[in-house]
Amino acid sequence: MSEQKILVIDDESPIRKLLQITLQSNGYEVAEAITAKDGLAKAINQLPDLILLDLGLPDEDGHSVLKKLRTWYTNPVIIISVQSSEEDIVISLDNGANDYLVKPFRTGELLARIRSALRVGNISDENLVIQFNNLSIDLAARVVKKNNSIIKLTLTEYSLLALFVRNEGKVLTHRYLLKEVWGPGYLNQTQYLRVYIAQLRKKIEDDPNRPVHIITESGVGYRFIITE
Amino acid sequence: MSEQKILVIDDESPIRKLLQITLQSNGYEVAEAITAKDGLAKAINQLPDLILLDLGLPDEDGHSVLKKLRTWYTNPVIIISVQSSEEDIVISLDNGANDYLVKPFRTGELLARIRSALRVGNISDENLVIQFNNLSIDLAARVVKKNNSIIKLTLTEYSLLALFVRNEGKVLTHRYLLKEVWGPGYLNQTQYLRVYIAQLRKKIEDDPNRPVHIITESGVGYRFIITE
DNA sequence: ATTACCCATTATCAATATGTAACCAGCCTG
DNA sequence: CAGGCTGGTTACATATTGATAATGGGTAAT
Repeated sequence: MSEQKILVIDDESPIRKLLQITLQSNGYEVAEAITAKDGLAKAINQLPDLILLDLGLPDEDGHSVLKKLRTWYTNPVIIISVQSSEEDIVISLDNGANDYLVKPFRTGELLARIRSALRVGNISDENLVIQFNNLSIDLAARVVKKNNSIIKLTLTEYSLLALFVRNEGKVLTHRYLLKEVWGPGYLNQTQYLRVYIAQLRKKIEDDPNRPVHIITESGVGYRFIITE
Repeated sequence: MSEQKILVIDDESPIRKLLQITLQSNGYEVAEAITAKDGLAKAINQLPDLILLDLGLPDEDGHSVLKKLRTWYTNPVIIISVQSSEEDIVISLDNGANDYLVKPFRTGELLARIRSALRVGNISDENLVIQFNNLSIDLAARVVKKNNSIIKLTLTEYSLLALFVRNEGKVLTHRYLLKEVWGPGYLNQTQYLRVYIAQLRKKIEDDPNRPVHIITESGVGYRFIITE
């Protein structure tokens, strides 16, 4: 998933600074606007995933800004305001705000409320899938496919393969592989490796007798190669 | 639109009375539950449009109740709690609560936040019906059909199935499934899992001895597959 | 009070993964 | 060619993990 963009519309410079730092350090892209007019323009041009709107803008009443936004903007809008009166809260929510936070707010809570608002409508994020030749490996889902059908790998086989994939192109020594998959107490059980390398090759190579992905580096270890 | 139903789960009698009167006089139908267990049961039977959940229930931790609800319940959940700590708020929102109000609350604000939550919830209430083979699963309505006749699933079975459907294709580890469905205290009760997987298979697979949807990943967990 | 049902729990049997060893095949070196 | 490396293959006992049926406690509906 690419970075999500949040538009901050607030005339108080310290608040904007705080929000910018907080949001950016949490992986959001931040756009800023100081006035209502600027805010509405930036909302149109940049189509942010979420808008943080201060009710107390200098050039226009916040409620009016929210109503204008809601004529076309469907993503979440969270109000941030010094006003804690019930009237302001009720009006804002009924005008289509998704949430209302009173300044000063706790940044942890703000971030949680942003996550909550963004969650709605967000389906599942795609996993990183490595694909090459007739193989596809989805590390997050723990799924390996060959010619589009799922291959069953045992725990040990999968650990080995995942190690290889994450270190594609590098030579992995016997000792390293044994330490990572079996643990530090198995450093000289190279025999285990031979057995499991053979099983992996049987499952993922087209011709296990002439492997193109899991290459033997005699006397050293093995290397995993992604051929295009 | 017909009357919308709200389920109040709270053990304090005065609060329930207050909420009942307030909500009913604003056109909502109200159901009540005093304990976590009762609340979960009523949520299943009545499928309310929104749930108001008190975190401080006598029989079970509120965060745990919310997580159990969220394994299958997709409508808005608003937390009402005397706890105002940032930690409780952040955990609740990240567990899928739509909003968090601190007791004592202002009824006007509560009503506005309910309207807001219902508005958003209805927008995102898209086609959550998954259909494949001779099965159809409607997550929102909590209905599972096989060959067009409704299958009865227990709470636990449905939680499991809903988890699988939302993570189709991925391997779900034993630990993850146990944590989500039974809670973090059951992480090594893998035998529960086996029992319930068997029951689910009996109900949804054509041939439970040769499952095609719920696939065992030996030593790791299970995977749910939608076959076309 | 009776019934039905869900759930947690246990016992038992079956399937699968793992560690291990025996054996085989090149390959280098003398 | 013999002998010692290194790596590959196969088979199998054991240990681990999984499937299934059955039990009893608890609870809600009738």
